[in-house]
Amino acid sequence: MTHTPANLFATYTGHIAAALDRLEAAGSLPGGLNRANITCEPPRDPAHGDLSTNAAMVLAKPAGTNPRALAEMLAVELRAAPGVEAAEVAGPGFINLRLVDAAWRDELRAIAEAGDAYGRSDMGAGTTVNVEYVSTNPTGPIHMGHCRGAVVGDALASLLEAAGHTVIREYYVNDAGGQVDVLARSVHLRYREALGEDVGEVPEGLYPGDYLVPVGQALAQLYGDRFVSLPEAEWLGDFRKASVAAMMKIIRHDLSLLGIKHDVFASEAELQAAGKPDAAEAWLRAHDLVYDGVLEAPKGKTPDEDWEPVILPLFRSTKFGDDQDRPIRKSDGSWTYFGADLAYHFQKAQSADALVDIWGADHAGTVKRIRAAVAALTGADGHTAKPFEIKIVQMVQLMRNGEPVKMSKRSGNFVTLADVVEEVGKNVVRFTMLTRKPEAQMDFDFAKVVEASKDNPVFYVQYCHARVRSTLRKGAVEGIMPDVSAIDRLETDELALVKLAAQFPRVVESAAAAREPHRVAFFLYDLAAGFHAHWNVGNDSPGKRFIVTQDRQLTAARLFLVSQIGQVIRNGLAILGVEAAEEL
RNA sequence: GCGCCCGUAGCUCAGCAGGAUAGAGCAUCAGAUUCCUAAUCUGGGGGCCAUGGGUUCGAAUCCCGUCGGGCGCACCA
Repeated sequence: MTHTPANLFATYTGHIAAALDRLEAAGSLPGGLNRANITCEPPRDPAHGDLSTNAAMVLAKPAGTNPRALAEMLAVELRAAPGVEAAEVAGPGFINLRLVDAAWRDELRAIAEAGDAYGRSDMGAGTTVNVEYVSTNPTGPIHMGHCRGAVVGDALASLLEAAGHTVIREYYVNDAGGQVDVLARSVHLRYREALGEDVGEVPEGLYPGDYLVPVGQALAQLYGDRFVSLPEAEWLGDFRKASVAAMMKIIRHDLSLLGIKHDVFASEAELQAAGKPDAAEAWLRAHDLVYDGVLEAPKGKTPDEDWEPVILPLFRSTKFGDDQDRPIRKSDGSWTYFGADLAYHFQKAQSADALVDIWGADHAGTVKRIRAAVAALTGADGHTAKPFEIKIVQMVQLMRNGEPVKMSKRSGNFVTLADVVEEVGKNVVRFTMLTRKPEAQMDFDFAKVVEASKDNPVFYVQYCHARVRSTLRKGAVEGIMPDVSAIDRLETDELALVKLAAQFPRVVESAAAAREPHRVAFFLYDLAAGFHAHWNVGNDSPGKRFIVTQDRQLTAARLFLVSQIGQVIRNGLAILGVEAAEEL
């Protein structure tokens, strides 16, 4: 296991706990109080100090005292904690701590010692999390509607790794359903076309996309004309397999453009061939969680006229909070999507300590049933159910000239991920998707994004890193290298940058716990802003520039600071999967 | 009709598991480059945090209602 550096905020949370222990031992505070809501955070206004705790306000009521009085007692204890220069009670009962400069110099050293590992945490304790994301149907290239889930899932996976989890990145390939028949027929058409037949317009109901042309050509090369006039049953199976393989190749390529690589591609067809859904059904029937029953009529606004009650095997998802029980097989005996999906999630649950699924909002309606299934399958017989979270990523509304674009693979009308990445680059796409919380809808106007890509905040952060590198290059030209032994020369305004950077480990932990990678992106933006601001101080005051050739020792100290700011930017960008630029 | 998500500056969005005077970018106005990259910085204007109640020391944040927007409500995937 890699060495995880100490986290300053965790350290002081510990000091606060110790101070409370001493108050308890002295009889000034009742024992057994719930400390779960105590925080140790930087105050919003830096003038208030370096760290702030709400401990007195949280504990005052259960302790039967008032917040200010408790805060005063606690402040006395905290003044004795290492590195604390001042502890003041403020407002309704906050305790603001100011640390000695030496504490921040220590943190600066800690960044350098940890290097690429700075910000990593052992919070996850090595537990395995399976993150399933993308999982688009293998019927064509990835389009922009799927891009957001792909980026968010990938960044979340990296974030969880940084927070000390072992992560499995998984893609569920829906290669068993009826849409693959449609795909295979569409490819068969292209196959006949490749053999010289004039197929005319692609008929309604088949995929019209050009990306199927080469697939048909390849099959023509492989098979010659032997499947041209044979009945569908003779070729459908082979064509399904070949088409899915071709589509997955395209999809993997599209994902690679974004730097996304999955560890596991789980095939629905293989899952079914291995009898997993049958086993799940048998087990669920044995536990009276599947029964043969009548499906309720659809509840939509327009009730279907040709609705007929049928008896199907139903999973008792209502026992777990769903609105109605859900069929796991169709009337022809084949598996519903849900029937196979439940077996898939059960299988996946064996591979990890916790599961996270990233889904598009269009599938939000099925969250309850699959949650119910995982709870049923993993939580029975006295086991506690496997932790399972579904993160819903809201739709990206594609716009063109201010008009919404209706996208579908059937119509062939869609903006592909590859087009966008080619136009604005992987870094812009990724950062754009990561600078908003995933559960809010967003519009994505292709033209606007291309036009505004120069204003993208990703460049602001990358420029910060580029400035760091150019400063170090310039220093090297002057023959001055970063030197840790000189950092006593750093002054308060320079240590302020360390204070900013020192929040990174805390940001990683809280972002991982909340499964919100976008917090890392916003932190990097703030850190870059601090750096840019300090840089410009040097415009008015040449003595504040990082490189002051008359004072080589001071310059060495400042270059050390600069290089560590670059380190933190780099570590953060690595989590987001965005490249740190050497120059812009 | 039901379920889930969202509503914060003119626009795009943050707001760190309830904290102190609600913040950025874009746009707008006024400034800063003989200087390590101005793809930057400094300052101004701009807010009933959709709305009405509730919970408590304290609410943009939690609960309930209303309004507005999105997604879904199949034996599809």
